[in-house]
Amino acid sequence: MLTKETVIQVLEEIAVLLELTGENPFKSRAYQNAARNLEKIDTDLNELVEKNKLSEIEGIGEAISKKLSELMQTGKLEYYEKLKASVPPGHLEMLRIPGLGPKKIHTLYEQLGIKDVGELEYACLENRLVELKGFGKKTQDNILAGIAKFKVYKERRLYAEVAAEADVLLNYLKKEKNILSISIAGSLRRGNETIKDIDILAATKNPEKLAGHFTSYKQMESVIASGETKVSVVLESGINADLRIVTPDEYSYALHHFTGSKEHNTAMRGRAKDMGLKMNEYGLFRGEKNIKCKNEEELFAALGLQFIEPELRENMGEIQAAEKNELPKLVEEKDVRGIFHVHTNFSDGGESLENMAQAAKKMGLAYIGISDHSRSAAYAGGLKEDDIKKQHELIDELNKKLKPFHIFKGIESDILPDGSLDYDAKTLERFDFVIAAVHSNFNMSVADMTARLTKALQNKYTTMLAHPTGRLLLSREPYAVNMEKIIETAAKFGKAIELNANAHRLDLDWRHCIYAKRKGVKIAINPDAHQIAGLHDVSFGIKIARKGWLSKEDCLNCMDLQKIKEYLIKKR
DNA sequence: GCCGTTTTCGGCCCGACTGTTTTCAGTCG
Repeated sequence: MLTKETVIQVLEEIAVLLELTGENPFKSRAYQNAARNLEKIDTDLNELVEKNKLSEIEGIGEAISKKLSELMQTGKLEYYEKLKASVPPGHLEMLRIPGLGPKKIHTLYEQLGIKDVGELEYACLENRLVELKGFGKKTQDNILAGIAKFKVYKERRLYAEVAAEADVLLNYLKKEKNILSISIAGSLRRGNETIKDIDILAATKNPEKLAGHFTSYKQMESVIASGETKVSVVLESGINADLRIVTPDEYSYALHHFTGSKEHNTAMRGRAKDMGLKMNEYGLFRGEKNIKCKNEEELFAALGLQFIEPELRENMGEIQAAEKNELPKLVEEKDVRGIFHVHTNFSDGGESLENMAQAAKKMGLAYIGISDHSRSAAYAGGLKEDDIKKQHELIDELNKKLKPFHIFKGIESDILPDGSLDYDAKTLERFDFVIAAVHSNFNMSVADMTARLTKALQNKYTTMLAHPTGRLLLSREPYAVNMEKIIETAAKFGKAIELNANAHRLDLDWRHCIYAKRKGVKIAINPDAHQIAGLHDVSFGIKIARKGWLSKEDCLNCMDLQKIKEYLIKKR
């Protein structure tokens, strides 16, 4: 049985393949539209196929409905298979190189026969791109720089993707009866924004049996190594997964060791040494004698330290703070009271305002802050004055209906190149909160971009600054900006900064959260949700907030409804 | 490929930026 997700994936891939074949771009968009509209419906697809009602879905007409029927009924789609066969597989990867789009890839294929990134790099080094029409020296240089970045990105993946995969694997491993303890370790346990591989640690008295259980995992590509203490495999998704197997007595020390980071471990070993101890993955020793620690808490205690949460183990001062018993109580998911930065189908969101609000209410939240795009974001269907009026009337109505749940009226206002906000003061005044965000003109100098953002922060209507560096993890570099200066400006004018919780952004970077906390700047953990599912991205933001040393007191959306109402009024 | 309709084919989001060109194509958000 095919899931809706699989069907959507096929449609999206067809859209990309069509672009690469040089088809009419609108045809490609039609498939994208169909995929997006499928995401929105909750009717059972099989039922729709049986009753021949697929084409009742918006964006699905005769052709796509026929293809979906074939896919659902046979599990295969001939059109898709043929299309895939007509495009070199390497072209999909080439699309990830910044500055390379379908047209250029097509030209490179036609003129130079380039099929993948490797061939492309070679052709650049041979200076062969400069000859092509529409290309030149600059283009070739940019592509080479893009390839260098691509190689780095390729080795890593987003936390969200790896975490989901690791969860499934961990649940499978737990079925082995001889396991006494098991945990995710490594950068995944520390909650880093991008991850190279999955590290799992387990304690058992029967290593052979556990290793065998692991290598029988179905969603696996190949086994790299399989011994009594370490098994390495490549999963079907291409992610590497290592299982470390230790004895029950070694578990606490090994868990700490394999959680890292390397820098944290080095500092910890140094501390142990200063205390006349020796520390490694097998134990904590005074001379030959192992100091018994049942768990990590006891291990830290043996070194005179408060327990250090895994997210903090980056050697950024956590050991010194733990020594003085000064570690913060880190924010948790259950501390969240509401959610800001939510889009609806008034602009580029995929869901109605009411459905988004209902979903947030169902999550047990007390409030939601709606912020669709402002008028300058034409590509995202930014709100015109008339739309704002309509939206506000709807919110007033819903606020009566959903009481005591509350919807705040907001806007994600573009920060124009000169640092001013979209809309005039009279319009801005009508919102409960304003999220200021950069969506265009990324390529400014550090000085100009910093001036642009600080000006936006000084605007009396700005409540918070969204995704402050504009980065997209593993695909777009942050724009050049002096973040310390931005944080200082936010502190001075009493503005909040967003920690965008979308797995692709996680921006503000956690390293800067620490500085923001020190300066007393409130952080809003915002999902930037465009769908109901997106509301749950807040959990990724929480993980990063914890890495950034934040407590619930530091987070804007951990305030209860009464407090946040007062806060927003005071900031007006 | 979908949609709406001026029921048979044209419009589909659009503006900025970059690097090519010398008026524009491709990419991006």
